[in-house]
Amino acid sequence: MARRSDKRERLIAAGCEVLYEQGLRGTSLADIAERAGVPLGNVYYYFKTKEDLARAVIAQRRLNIEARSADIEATIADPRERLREFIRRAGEARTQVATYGCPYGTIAQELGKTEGVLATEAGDLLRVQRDWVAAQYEALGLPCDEAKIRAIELLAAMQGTSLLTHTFCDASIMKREFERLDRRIAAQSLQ
Amino acid sequence: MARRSDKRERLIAAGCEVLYEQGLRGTSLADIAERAGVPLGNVYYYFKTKEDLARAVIAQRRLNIEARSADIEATIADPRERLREFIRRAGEARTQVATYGCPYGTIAQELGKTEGVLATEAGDLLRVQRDWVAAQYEALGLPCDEAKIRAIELLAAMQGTSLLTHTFCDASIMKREFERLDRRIAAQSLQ
DNA sequence: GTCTATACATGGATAGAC
DNA sequence: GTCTATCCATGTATAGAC
Repeated sequence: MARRSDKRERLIAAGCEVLYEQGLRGTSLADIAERAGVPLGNVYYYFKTKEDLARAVIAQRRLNIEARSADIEATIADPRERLREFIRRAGEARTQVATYGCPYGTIAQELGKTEGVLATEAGDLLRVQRDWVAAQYEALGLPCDEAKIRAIELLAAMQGTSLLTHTFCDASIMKREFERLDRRIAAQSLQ
Repeated sequence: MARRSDKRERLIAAGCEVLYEQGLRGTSLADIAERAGVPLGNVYYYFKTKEDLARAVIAQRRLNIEARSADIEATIADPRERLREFIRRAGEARTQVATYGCPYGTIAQELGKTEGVLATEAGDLLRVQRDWVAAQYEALGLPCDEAKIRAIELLAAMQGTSLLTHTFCDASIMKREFERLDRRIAAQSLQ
């Protein structure tokens, strides 16, 4: 119970990186242990199984997403400006995205194919973003249904752009398209 | 040389299915052999390695894409109507997409992360579609650069929608968004 | 709590009989 | 050309000393 070391945290942080870079099926526990500077056998003191570690990594990613949303909410009052900031921040990762894809979309896609249990939790990474975006559209006066539709439309544009940015290894695609999305939000009339 | 059986074709067809359903890393050669009704050891008579078989599967997918484009070109003369037909046909797969994702986007994403050699060939599945769509926009009078940008914008919307359709296991997302894309193309003025 | 050594399962690939 | 048996590497997981 009383743990003095930070190995668990290091393993999760290393897992975040390596799972993002190589996917779940493409990474061994030895990969993660090595990146974290922890001997392989010791991993099992902190996590019962590989799936367990993956779950912790996904939970951490989710915390990051929620922290970002909370930060935007705390610093920006206007829902429209919040959405623009959301797009702007996501767009900053374009170099990474060109190399490894979107950290949320790629894991949701990989785990959605086969991993029944993890699929839901990985999918939640996109679900919480959809819900947050929809909440901003609602705050702008759209009815609930319509807000949700617009949220999906925006996220789809972001995810699809990330996928092509990754596939074509070209960060300029993401720069251009995210700027377009930003302008669209800024100009959009919401009847 | 003179082969009487169709085992090679059966292996490729089975590979198309299983790789789509489970991803490359999630499928063993035994899975493919079983689906094709071929004993495991016999696979190696037709394909030197697993990567070799994967390459043949990707090449087959590419042929399918090119056949579809050729068919649309042969039956529809107006570039705008060709794009609408392209969207309509892709949208027909929405039930499958809800279960396994886009057959082209998911493989490009998975292989793009780590498989250096296969990554390019999988990426070509999206590249040829981008080029074909761009050619239609050019035929509509757009300059080459602008046509390419519009093509990426359209494919990004399709891919992102497919990803969310898959993640949320909800084919109605794809139905609604693809109809929206179709309407947008139909109405779009191209100055 | 930590780490080495190792058990055990899976899966790619090959040998060699037919 | 076909198929069985098997080799061997990798990777998850555990045993047990410290």
